[in-house]
Amino acid sequence: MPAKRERAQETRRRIIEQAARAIRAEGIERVGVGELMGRLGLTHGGFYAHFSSKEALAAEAIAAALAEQCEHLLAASEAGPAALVDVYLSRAHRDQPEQGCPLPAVAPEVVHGSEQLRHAFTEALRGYAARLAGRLPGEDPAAREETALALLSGMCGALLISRAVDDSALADRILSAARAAWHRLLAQPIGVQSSTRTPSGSET
Amino acid sequence: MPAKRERAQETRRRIIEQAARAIRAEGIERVGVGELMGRLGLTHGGFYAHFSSKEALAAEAIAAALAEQCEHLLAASEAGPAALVDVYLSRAHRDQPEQGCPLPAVAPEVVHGSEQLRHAFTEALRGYAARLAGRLPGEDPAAREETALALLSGMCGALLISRAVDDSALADRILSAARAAWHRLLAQPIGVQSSTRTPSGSET
DNA sequence: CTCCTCATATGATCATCATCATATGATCAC
DNA sequence: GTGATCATATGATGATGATCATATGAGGAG
Repeated sequence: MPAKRERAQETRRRIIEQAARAIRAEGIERVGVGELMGRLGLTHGGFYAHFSSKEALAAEAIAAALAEQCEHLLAASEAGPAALVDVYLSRAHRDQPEQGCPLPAVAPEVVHGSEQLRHAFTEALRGYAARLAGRLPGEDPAAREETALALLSGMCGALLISRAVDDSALADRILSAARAAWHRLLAQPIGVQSSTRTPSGSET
Repeated sequence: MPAKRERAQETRRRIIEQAARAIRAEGIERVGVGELMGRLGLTHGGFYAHFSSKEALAAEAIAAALAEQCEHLLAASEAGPAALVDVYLSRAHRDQPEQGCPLPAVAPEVVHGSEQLRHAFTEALRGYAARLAGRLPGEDPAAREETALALLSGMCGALLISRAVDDSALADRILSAARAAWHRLLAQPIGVQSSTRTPSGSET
C-alpha cells in the first residue's frame, strides 16, 4: 500500500509547509489547528493522525522555516555581507513575514514553550548561525560565529520592532538605522568580548 | 467621598503595576484577567470597573513598563554608553524579565494587537528612544536618535533570542557577542544610511 | 466481489477566558 | 442611625480552541 502512504506523507508535508507560513505571519498561538487544516481543504480531525500535538507541529514548522530562510540569506550573501543585511532589513522582508525569518515571530513564544519546542528551536538556530558565519568577514572562525549570533539576533530585533510600530516613517527609520549600524560593524570583524584585536580581513 | 475614590485609584495603580510585571514575564496573552486580579487578592469581576478591556490595561502597562525601564537605563548610562549596553545585555536582565525591558516580551503581540495598543506602544517607544539618544555619543542629534533606535531594537533582539534558547552556554554567547558588537559601534557615532562621514566624538 | 485498513471527517468534550449582570457590603451624607 | 453610592465579589454566558472517539469511505488484498 504505497500509494496511500505517499498521500499521507504528502499531506503531512503540506501541513508543515502551511504551518511554517502561518506561524511566521501570526505566531504559534494565533494559528488554530482547525484553521490551519481548513486552509488546506482538510478538517481538524485528521490532524492528530500526523502530529502528536500542536507543539510538535510547531517544532517542525519552525525548523523548516529557519532552514528555508537560511538558504535565502545564503543566496543573498553571495554579493557580500552588506547585501545580507540589506535583504534582511528590507521593507519587503518586514512586510512579508510569512516568507521571511521565523525568529521575530516565534522567539517570544518559544521562551514559554515546552522543552521539546525550545530544543528544536535551539538546534535550528545553531545551524542557522553556523552556516551564516561562513559568509561573514574575519579570519577566526569562532569570532565569525559570534558575529553571526549578534547579527542574527540584532537584525531580528530591528525587524520585530519595525513591525510593531504604528508609524511607517518610524518603522523605516528603525530599519535604516539598523542597516547602517550593521554595515559599519561588518566592515571590520568583531573580536570576542571587549578585547580589541588588530583588525585584518575586510570584505568576503 | 475622597477616601473611596483614592482607594479605587490605588487599586487601579496596583493593577497596572502588577500587569506591567506579569506582561513582561509572560506576555500579554498568557496573563489572564482573573489570574492577574487574583495575585492582588482581588477577583476578576471588579476589573471592568477600572479598565474598558484587557487591551486597554495592556496599553497602560506597556507604557508604564517602558517608562520604568527607561529610567533604569538612563541611570545606568551615567557611566557611559558602554555601561548601558552591559546592563541591558546582562545575564541578570535576561533572567529577570519581569523587572526589565518590555520590548522583547510584548513587541510580537503588539504586531497583531489593536490599533489602540499599537499606538500606545509606538508613542512609548518614541519617548524611550529619544531620551536614550541623549546619552549616546555623537554630535548630530538626529544621528544619535538613529543610533538609539538601532541600539534599542538590536539589543532587544539579542535579549529575546538569548531567552528563547535552550542551552545556557549558547545564550551567554549571544549576549556577549551582542555586547561586543555594540561596544564597537558606540565607540564611534553612526552616520545615517551608508553614507560615511568624518567620525568625530568618541566616548561620553 | 468482498473485506480490511487506513486517511480523513464528524461530532463531542473539556478547559480557558474575556466580558457582563447582578449581588453585597462598606463608607459617607444627612 | 439610615439610606445612598460605589468598589468589589459572585456567578453566568458565550466564544474559542485543543484533543479525542467514532464514523465514513476509498484504496488495496484475497
